[in-house]
Amino acid sequence: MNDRIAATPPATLAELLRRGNVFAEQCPSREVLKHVTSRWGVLLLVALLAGTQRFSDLRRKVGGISEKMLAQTLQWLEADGFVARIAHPVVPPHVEYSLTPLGIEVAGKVEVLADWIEFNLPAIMAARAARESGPD
Amino acid sequence: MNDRIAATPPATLAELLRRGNVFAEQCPSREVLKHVTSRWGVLLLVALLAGTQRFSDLRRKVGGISEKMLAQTLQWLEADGFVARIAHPVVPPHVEYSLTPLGIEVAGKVEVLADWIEFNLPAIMAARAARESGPD
DNA sequence: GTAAGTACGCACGGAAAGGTAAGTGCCGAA
DNA sequence: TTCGGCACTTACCTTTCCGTGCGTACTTAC
Repeated sequence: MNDRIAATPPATLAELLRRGNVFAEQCPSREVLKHVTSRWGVLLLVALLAGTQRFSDLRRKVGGISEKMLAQTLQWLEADGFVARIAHPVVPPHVEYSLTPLGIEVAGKVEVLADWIEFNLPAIMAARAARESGPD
Repeated sequence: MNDRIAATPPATLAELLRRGNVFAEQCPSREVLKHVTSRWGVLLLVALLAGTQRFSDLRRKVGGISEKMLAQTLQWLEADGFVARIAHPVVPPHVEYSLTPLGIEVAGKVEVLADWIEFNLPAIMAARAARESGPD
């Protein structure tokens, strides 16, 4: 039983290559995963679920992020096709960021994870405390 | 509409503190999130969904991970209460790692995310290619 | 006239992540 | 008898992350 990963069942090899396997180094899915699960990637995706926002809106909303990392992370996510960037060529720059359909999907998954952690924080902290005080 | 984050609705402040808010620096949920979404944390959690495994089993399964990072990441996850470590005091060391009930839950969420990325890799790569060749 | 805001890019530097190699103590296999 | 495996730990060093500060081109506000 339970060798779900080891035995990734007969799926035509071609299927395996097409689909991507996170357990294999070299697989581009590792890259995408890195962007999505990066410190600021998670926060930005969830923040963008609230709808289209401007650069400095995001900067204020996320709190703690530097302009450099905001720009860089947005570029990663844009390159992966998760974020759409619309620049209005006006005099004080005006750029709007939003999630693409693909981005809405990942952001959803990420939000579920983040929400779970937030909600279960008490239980996690309790487990940690129990370990520190007396695991016997 | 959609100011879901900005307006985290009236939840008694105490509730807010208890539950944790990823958008706030200083919140311990950031720490947990860091462990769970770390490069190897993701892989290990998903790998452990396959059941109890030994140190070197995990080392081989994940592939690319060094012993140092394997040990360290397992310690993080253990401290957060996601992984249970059982050491049999036998002559050649025998240690088994498995997910706790809490761990099974997070790992589930993480797996959903990883699976989504693997499955949608083609679409992501396509989006990337489109951007490179001719975004027009 | 000066300050502030907008959306970045660039360069510097410290901190952290993470790989490599070696050591540990004991055993079974070649 | 030397080698390799188990489950780590430690030291060292490279790579990457990421914050800080400065510059931009222009406008509105004071």
